[in-house]
Amino acid sequence: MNDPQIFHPQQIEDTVINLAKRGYILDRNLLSELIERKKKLQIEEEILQNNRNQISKEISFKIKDTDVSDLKNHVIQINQRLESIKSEVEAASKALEAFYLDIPNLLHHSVHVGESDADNAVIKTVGHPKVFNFEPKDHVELGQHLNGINFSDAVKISGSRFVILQGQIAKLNRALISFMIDTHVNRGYTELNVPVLVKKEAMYGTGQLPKFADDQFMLERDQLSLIPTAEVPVTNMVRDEILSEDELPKKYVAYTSCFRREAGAYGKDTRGMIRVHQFEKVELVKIVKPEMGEDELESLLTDAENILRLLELPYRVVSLCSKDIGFCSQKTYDIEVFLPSQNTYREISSCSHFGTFQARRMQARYRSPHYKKPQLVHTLNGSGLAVGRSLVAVIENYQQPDGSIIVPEVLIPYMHGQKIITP
RNA sequence: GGAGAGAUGGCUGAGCGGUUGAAAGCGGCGGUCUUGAAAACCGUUGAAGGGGGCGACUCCUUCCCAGGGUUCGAAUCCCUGUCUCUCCGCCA
Repeated sequence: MNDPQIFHPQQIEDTVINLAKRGYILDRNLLSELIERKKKLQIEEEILQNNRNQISKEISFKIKDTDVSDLKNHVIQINQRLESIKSEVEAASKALEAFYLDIPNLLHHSVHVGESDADNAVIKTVGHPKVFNFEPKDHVELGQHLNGINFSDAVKISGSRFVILQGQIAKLNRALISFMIDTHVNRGYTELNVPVLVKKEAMYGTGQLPKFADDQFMLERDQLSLIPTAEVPVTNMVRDEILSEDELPKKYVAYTSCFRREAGAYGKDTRGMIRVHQFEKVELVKIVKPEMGEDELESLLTDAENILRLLELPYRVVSLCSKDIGFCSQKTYDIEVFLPSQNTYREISSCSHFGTFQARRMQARYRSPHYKKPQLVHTLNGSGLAVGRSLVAVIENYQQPDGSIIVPEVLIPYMHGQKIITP
């Protein structure tokens, strides 16, 4: 949620322009109508409450030696009016709240305007796409050849868009996870193991609800959602907290399974494990002081890139354009890894700075000696990295003509010395 | 799953249905004292929303787990839910 301040007359022009870059047209008339309506009703409610409190207090003074039935009746009358006003206030607040919850975060000024992912700007390219002197296979073929990736049994037990890893590929997957976590811990992140089922409040806190309900798996009976990313449980750890300044920044790394319905992705990436309902991800989350937000995004990106550098995989970094940036984010970098089978770069990490957008929803604040009131924190997160896609990238980039896979140098210790994967 | 206990401010912990937004202690902040620090002493110290004033500020409403109810009036009484703890059962 945005700071309501940005809708005040002095700022609203800028706000309208900013939101329009995303394609969001702010209904200014409706907004001011909703605000005025709520304010008016609220003042009326408070006057009535004040009346009631005054008279009740008067009763307490007089009740011992005076007849107070007139006063009592008066309060009863007030309460009757209060009841209807209260429901009106509630309706007005809800309407305004719903309106606010639907407005995306303001874009950072450095974000460029664009219509789709085709307009994202390549910031840098690291390494070069490998040149193969043979026709590279894709991970599906390689995985079957190595008896390491099993779709048919996964489909049998869970349906499409699920996958089973087995044998050496399962081990390689586990090696990747451990390598990523260890690397991040060495750079100052605290390792967490968190629940993958969360309450609705948590999903609201980080912005997956109310707008994106179709994207998640939800356990109706228990009113719990399967997390689409570790961002949800980890970031929500600071929900309703007032932190002290010296607790910041908080830097967490969490490895979890993630679950997505992929509702809008029918027919997209149907082959292989690029887009599945259940996948694994190592996630980085930062809770920081507002003035540090921008720098922390850059270092978060560096930390995510570091994994690809160490794995010696070719990648590039793109800055997302105005219409490709997520609803809650004010600025996002994607890291894309080169996949030989597709001869293109595919997203493997997304690093975002949310400003106070999530913090306001979560009421996540910190106390600073510079301010009288608690201040909202900034939240950031980024994949470090998506494990399944990393596995795909390793398999495809390190494949040999005979279909075997060279184990990347940094993973060899995690493979207990194994240097090559053969059938 | 069965039985019981509990949920109060940053923390610990009081709280007869009527100036209790809430005692006390701890912590935090400011000050006195000190060469400095500690100790001691004094003062101060919750949040959200709204109104008014250029402003230091001031006024009002709400908040004692959540949601209902009783009452002129609820932290306090009643119901429901959530969570925590203890015991029993079951189980990884």
